[in-house]
Amino acid sequence: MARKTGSHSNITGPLVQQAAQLLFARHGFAAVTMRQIAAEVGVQAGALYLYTPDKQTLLFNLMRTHMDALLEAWQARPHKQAPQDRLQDFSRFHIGYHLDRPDAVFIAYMELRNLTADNFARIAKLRHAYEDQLESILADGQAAGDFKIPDTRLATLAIIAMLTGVNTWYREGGRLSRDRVERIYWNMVRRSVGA
Amino acid sequence: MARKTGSHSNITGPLVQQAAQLLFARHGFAAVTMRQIAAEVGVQAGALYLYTPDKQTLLFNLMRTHMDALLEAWQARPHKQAPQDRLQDFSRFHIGYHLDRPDAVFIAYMELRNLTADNFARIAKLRHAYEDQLESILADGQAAGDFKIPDTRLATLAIIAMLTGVNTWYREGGRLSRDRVERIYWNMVRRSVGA
DNA sequence: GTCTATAGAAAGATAGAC
DNA sequence: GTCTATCTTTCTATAGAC
Repeated sequence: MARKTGSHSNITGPLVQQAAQLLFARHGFAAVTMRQIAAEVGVQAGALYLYTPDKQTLLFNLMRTHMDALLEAWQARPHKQAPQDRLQDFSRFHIGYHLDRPDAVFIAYMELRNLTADNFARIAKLRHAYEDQLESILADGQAAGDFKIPDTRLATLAIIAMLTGVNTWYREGGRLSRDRVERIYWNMVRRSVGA
Repeated sequence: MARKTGSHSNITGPLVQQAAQLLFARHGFAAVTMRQIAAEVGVQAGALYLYTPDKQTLLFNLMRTHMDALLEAWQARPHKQAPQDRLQDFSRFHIGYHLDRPDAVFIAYMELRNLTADNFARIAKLRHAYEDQLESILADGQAAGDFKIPDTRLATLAIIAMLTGVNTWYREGGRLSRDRVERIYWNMVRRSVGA
């Protein structure tokens, strides 16, 4: 009531990102139209261009925001010392964080090929930085004699693929609790590196 | 020269499938136009409709053909007896078969959401049948006391996700040979199930 | 900040000549 | 079997009223 003219910039902007994230995850970037996004937000198509210069930038910002937040969330956690503890932390963190954000995760994995070359390079760099977090744990554990890994880079990619795979089938309220899923995966990870 | 009028039905048909597979894998189903496919084949857009009723059927047939061939290829192999040998066979077969067909695999994983509900159900059924092949190996090994698996269904999905992940990074002529990759992955799989 | 209206391009699919 | 031509729809993005 005391609010000025119709200024919703701080509200509508995030709503646009939210709507785009939902629709891109459900139907794919190329299949979603600006009109669908506008309808989801409750504005007209033209109004979207107040919040993004174009559709490509909308996609890129979703992916960059997600990858930045992922890295930051991992690095903000208290660091353990023993490689085995760090590996357990990473495994459970990865599953939990990804299960909490299925849409953002899905987009980050599926829509890479719809980025321009420049934008792709920037996202790939962020992804690599995250993979390096796990790889350094494996390398430290290998050096300490805790793990038996023939190739740390390959093991890194194998473990991340396995953990991320949870998102393709896990449903809240399903047969297995989240904690149980995390524990089973952690045990598979642990055994797979010979710990 | 001795050939009749301009009848290329047997040649052009497969070429259309091939071109669609290449372009769908590279740019995504929704982003590829019928005109692009036609250009790749070397015909006009209208001519494509001699070989497919519509774009959706083109996608569905690619996925169905791939899944059928995958199942058949696995079942055509000689069956070993011991669960551990069967698991090794499956692991190496899965990696090798998938690395040989990166485009078909990519489409089968990425374009599920672009199928109509009916078509999706049919592909999901084929995928499930393939997963069941691995799950029965794990169940047999568990029953025989060879493996230690808390949940065979979960282990099935985790292993398939890990193995399929190879396709996202492996490049022919890269740092690791195919045989070495297969062996390393097999060892991780073996250890992850406690064998 | 949001709307209506529209420019301009391109899509999927079809018709009919050859 | 392939072509050209085209129907009809829909798209991204912009312009200008309010």
